[in-house]
Formats: sequence, structure tokens, C-alpha cells
Amino acid sequence: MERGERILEAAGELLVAWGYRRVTIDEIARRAQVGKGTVYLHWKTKDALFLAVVLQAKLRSHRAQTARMRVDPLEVLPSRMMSGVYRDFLADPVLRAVYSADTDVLGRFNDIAKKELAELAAYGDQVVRRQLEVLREHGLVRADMDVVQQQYALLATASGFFLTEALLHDRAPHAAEERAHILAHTLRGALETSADPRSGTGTEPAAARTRAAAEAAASEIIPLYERLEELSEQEMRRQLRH
Amino acid sequence: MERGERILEAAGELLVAWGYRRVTIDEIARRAQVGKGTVYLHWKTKDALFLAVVLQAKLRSHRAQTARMRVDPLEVLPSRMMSGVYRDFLADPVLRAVYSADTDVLGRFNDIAKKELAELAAYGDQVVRRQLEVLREHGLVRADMDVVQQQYALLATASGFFLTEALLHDRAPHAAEERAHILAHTLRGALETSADPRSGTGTEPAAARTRAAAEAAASEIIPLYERLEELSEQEMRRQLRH
DNA sequence: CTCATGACCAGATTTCGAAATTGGTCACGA
DNA sequence: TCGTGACCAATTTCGAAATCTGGTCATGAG
Repeated sequence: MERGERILEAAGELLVAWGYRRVTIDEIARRAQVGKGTVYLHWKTKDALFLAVVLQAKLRSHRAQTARMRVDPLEVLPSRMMSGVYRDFLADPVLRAVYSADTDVLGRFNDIAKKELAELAAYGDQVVRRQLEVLREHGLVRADMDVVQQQYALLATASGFFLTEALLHDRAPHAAEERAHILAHTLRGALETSADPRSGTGTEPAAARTRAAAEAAASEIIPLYERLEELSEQEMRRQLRH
Repeated sequence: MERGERILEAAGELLVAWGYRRVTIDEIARRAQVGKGTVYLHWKTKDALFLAVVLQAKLRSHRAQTARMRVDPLEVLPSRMMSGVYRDFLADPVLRAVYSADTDVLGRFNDIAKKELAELAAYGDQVVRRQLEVLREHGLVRADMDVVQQQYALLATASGFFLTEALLHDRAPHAAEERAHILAHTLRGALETSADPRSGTGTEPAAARTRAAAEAAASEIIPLYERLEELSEQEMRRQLRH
């Protein structure tokens, strides 16, 4: 394992275990079996290192997401996509901390990351907006609402599931799988046209038509996320020295 | 204006202006034009006073809600109800602080209130659950999901709109009215059967049938919220001395 | 006698200078 | 050439003194 990867891993582990405030470069170096100076041979500053930790987590999630879309085009549907993102979120403690803005873990790094990654987040917004437009063109997303409003609905609803995760881990439905399903169901009802649960039986031809439309849409949407991956990688490289 | 009301009002104003941490009983007494001891003639402790402030805000919102339900039975629908609650939330700074768990304003009172009002919140959960069951019996809420899951969907979705309110007041759709509408639309699509936006035109007979069902449901649901009001009043009285 | 008041007190919070820690550098040596 | 840890400036932490504040209650006005 590369020195850089070891440092990144150590930083991530310590971040979720101790919280940003308590983690020192000395401790990261010790855990990664390198000298303190070596950390600065790789990253510009402590914040840059933690930014890289966050970007790596997001990048992993983005890659998993595009992989799912390539395997099954229906994954471009908002309900399916967010369900996947939610599962990634639950599985990765770094993502959990970042998406739920966990102050105990992130401390003031919360604001730093938000500010530093604002540009990337803005591009992410653009991608989602374009995705909704494409899906709408293919009849997979309803047109009963402005796209910007739909995007807000998507963001706010998903945020609710992400944030209540931390807040209500007691009286919330137990299995993570179950909550991912509820999220998907909610978004499908709110935004999509396909597999309307209200019409009782889904007919076979309708399902086939939906799949065809999703395949067409996916060919437009996947490149958007590939570009987002590239920008994330670029941003991650920008945190390095030179 | 009664002494007690003046104190309550002063406490609420100072809470949202200065935050729990900075507000002193002395300052509240000064603003309410009473002596410091008089505050303790009315409430047991400082926390009890602020609990009363919060309970008063929630009570006002509950009363407005039942009033809306009495005027228009369709207000018992989750989408309509939460849209109203969201508007109340936006209009009252105390509710904004409480529902968005604003740490800057509430400080450690956040945890105190959550613990102290847990019983009331639990009853509120029961009410919503029963509401969903009744609406389902009258064919106004879909039966494609477990009630507990539907309740989670409702809670998580609404929470998303409440919490992103504070978080994204920049790039969110501008008008409050607009966001309330999007919330309603989302919940309707996720939970309800009526006025399906996907079926293009809403026929007149269907609307009439929906209204009749809502009236029947409202007669069962309104008493639940009246009981919740009573419990809130009771809890508010419990904060008083004697 | 009733009830509002502010002086009063113990405990909590803030202050502030000293001491310790830590992010970041760089001369050294493997 | 490349990794390292001693080193330094700057920030954070510590601790005890000083201040503040929640809560009480003796007092006095009505």
C-alpha cells in the first residue's frame, strides 16, 4: 500500500473516531507509519488532507453510482439513484459525518469543507438539474412542476432522510434497507411517472417501455456523472503539494 | 396585558434575539417591567419558563391547525396539514429555532426541551399514526406501504424541508409560499390517493367524493388534535409554580 | 394579610496570563 | 533524492481569580 493511501486511510479513521478537533498530524503520521514531514510531502495543509479524505469518500460513492447506472439503466431514476446514495451514505462513516453535517465529528471543518467544495457542489447541482430535464424528455419524470422546484423537492426530501438518520436512530424503522426503500418510494411518488403504485398491476409492455426510455436517458446522464467524477479527482489532486 | 404574558413574551423575544445562553432572568424581568422575583412567582425555573415559551408557540400552531381543519376538512390530508405547519414554522421565529434544532439560538436548551417534551412528542406520533390509519380507511391515503413506514416517510420528508430551510436559504426557491407548495406536492405524491397529478384532469365527481371522505375523516381526526392541544396546555401549566 | 421586589448567596461561567500543544518548516542524513 | 523529526511561531489549553447568574427569601408597600 502506497504511503499516500496509508496516510489518507489513517486520517479518515481518526477523523470518525476522534473528530477533527482532536486529530493531530503527529497521530496521523504515527498510525500511517511515516514521519510527520512525510504527510506534508503529500498534502499542502491539514485541511487539504481532510478535504482529500472527504473527496475520496464522495468519489467512491460517485463511482459506485455510475457503475450501478451502467449495469442497470433504471438506476438513473431519482428514486433508484438516491436510494443507492443513501445506502452508500449509511455504509461509510465519513459520508455519514459529511452529509449529516455532524458537528461532533467535523467541528469547524464542516464550514471549511462546505466553502472549499462549493464549486464542486454547484456543478453537482447542475448535473442533477440536467438529469431531471433529460428524464422528463424521456417521459420518466413528471412535468407537473418546474424543474428547479423538482430539484428542490429531491434535495429537501433526501436531506430529510439523511438528517433524521442521525436524529431519530431510535424510533426510526429499523433496517437500513427498509429506510432506503421508503426513500425510494417517496421520491418515486413525488417525481416519477413509471410503475405507478396507485394503478395496481404494472403491465408488462409499460415496464419494457420504461426500460427502453431509461436506457436512452442513461446514455445522456452517465457522462454527466463521469464528468463529476473527473472534477472530483481533479479537486482531490489540487489538495496535493504540486 | 397580564404580568405572566408579558414575561412569556419578553422571554420569547430575547430567546430568538440573543439565544438561550445569553438571556438572563434579570433581563427578562427588566423587559417585562417586573422584579426578578416575580418571574419565579410564575415559573418554577428558567428552563420551565423557556419550556413554556416553546409550548406556547407549538400550541398556537396546533390551534391554527385544528382551526384550518374545521374550516376545510381537506386540511386533514398530510400534504395540506404539513404545508400549514410549514407556514406556521416559517412565520414564528421560536418554532423555526425549535423545529430546526438551531444550536446558535437554543444551545443546550435544545437537549433539555427534547427530553422534557418527549412524552408530548410521543403522543404526537400516536396522533399522526392514527390520522394516517383513519385517512387510509377512508381511501384518502394509499395502502401500498406499512403505516409506520408511511409515518416515517412523512416525518423524514417534512424534516428535510424544515432543516434545509436554515441550511439552504440561499439557493432554495425564493418564496416561502412556493416551498410550502412543493412540500405539499411531494407529500401528496408520496402518500395520498386524491387529485392524482398524473391523470391530467380531476373530474368533478371524484373531487366531491374526496371531499365527503375528508369530512368523515376529519370528524375522527380533529378530536385527536384537540386532545393534543389539551395535553400541551396541561404541560404548559405544569411549568408554573403550583 | 397578600404579593411584588431586589439584596443576597452558592454555584456556575468568564477572564486572562502562563504553560502546553500543534500545524507547518527545513536542515540533516540515509 | 527523499523521508525525517527537532524546531518555531501561533494557537489552544489550563487554572485560579474575578465576575456573573439562577434561585431564595426577608422586607415593605398596599
